[in-house]
Amino acid sequence: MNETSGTAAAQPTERIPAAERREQILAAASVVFGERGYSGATTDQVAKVAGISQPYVVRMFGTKENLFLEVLARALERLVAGFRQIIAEPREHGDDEMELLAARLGGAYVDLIEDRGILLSLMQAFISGHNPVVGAKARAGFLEIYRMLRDEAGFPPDAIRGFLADGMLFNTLLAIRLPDIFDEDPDAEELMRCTFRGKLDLVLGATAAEAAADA
Amino acid sequence: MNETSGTAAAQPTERIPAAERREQILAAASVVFGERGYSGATTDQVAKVAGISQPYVVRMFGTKENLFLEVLARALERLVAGFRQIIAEPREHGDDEMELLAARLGGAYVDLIEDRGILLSLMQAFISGHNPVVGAKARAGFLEIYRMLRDEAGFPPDAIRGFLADGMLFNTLLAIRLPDIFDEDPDAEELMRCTFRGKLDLVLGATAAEAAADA
DNA sequence: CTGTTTTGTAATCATTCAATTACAACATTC
DNA sequence: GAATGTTGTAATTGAATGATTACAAAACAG
Repeated sequence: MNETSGTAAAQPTERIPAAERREQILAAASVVFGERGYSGATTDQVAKVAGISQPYVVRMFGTKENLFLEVLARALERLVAGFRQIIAEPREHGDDEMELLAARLGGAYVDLIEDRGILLSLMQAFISGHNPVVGAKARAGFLEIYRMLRDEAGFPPDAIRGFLADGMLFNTLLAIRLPDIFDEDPDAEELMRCTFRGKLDLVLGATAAEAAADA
Repeated sequence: MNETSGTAAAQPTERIPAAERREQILAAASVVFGERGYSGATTDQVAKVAGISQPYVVRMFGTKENLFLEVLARALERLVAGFRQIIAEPREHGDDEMELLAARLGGAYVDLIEDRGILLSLMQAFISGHNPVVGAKARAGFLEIYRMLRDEAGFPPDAIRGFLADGMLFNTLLAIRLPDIFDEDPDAEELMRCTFRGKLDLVLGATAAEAAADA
């Protein structure tokens, strides 16, 4: 027993450097925004998940909108950085060079959106086209990825379209939680299998791990 | 002058049969939910767009959630009915039979999601996987489309994946309003062109028409 | 014409929630 | 060991909003 006197009462919130606390809040916010959407999420829910008080969340980021923008920016950064790293990796030349690169990028993308916070923050941004600030970030982010595939990866137009389209279908099937009904409807698994193909084990592994963590 | 005594005051809201009023409210709700999202939309905004009072909206549908579910159900109905009709149409057999059918279905889909209310209601549903009611409708709807493509259209797995993936990319690019920045960033148009190809004029026509209507 | 149903609103309530204020405890510096 | 800065919360506030209530006017039935 090293601080509270006896009962396991909620410990009086450790003092933690602001920079670190900031990261905790962003992690919490990613989860909460992902689950409830921008408008549906409350600063209080974020605070509870982060284990601190609601006013602290607000003071750290000024407004709820700023907090969301920061979450979104982080997600985009991780996506762009991940892609750029893979593109920069040395690769042997050959007929299937592009296919192989696309497969690697696809794998990295699935890895990323296994994090539901990231997946749903991105999708939240997509449907916020009407919001001047969020919408602009979404458009800019999408175009940055496009340019990366075109200029750095050297993909031809059809490969770009195919890659982006597959990504958006991944997004959707994971967002609607299709794996949740695998045992109610075998078509659900069939659709997932036909969509993710080799990557399916990757997805299902993560889903199973999440379920285990929840329990 | 046929009803108000003199000034052009807001006319005292015509009496209209409930069934018809219901349709007006649903149309208004589709727009508002599409713009602001489920949580972001208010029953008052819907009421204003529909030209009636807020309590009437609530009384007609019981709750805001019911209203959204009805909007979503309508969107899914239109989508399913549209696809089924095209699949049922007689078509000449040949090597490119499937490609032609896919192109027709794709065109119908683009037609449908030009209605931003429908597009964004669907996307709202996609990111509501956590919500038991909305999430279930989204999963069921997606699987219905899948089965239709597999059983009624006779698409092989890869064609299904490609078709659905393209659709999800259409969704995203329209949702983020990529055409809005055509003159700021030429890559925006390039990406739209590489995604929609032949269908682009269709999309842009609608976008231009909307802009004209706004002005 | 009288009574009933349908279509509608004004007023208001109860909640929720982002944001503010005021304050306390801990840490650091000089 | 005071003074200053940092990390945190409790309490509150003001606005927004879904829902309810109570009422009014039009339409209609007999």
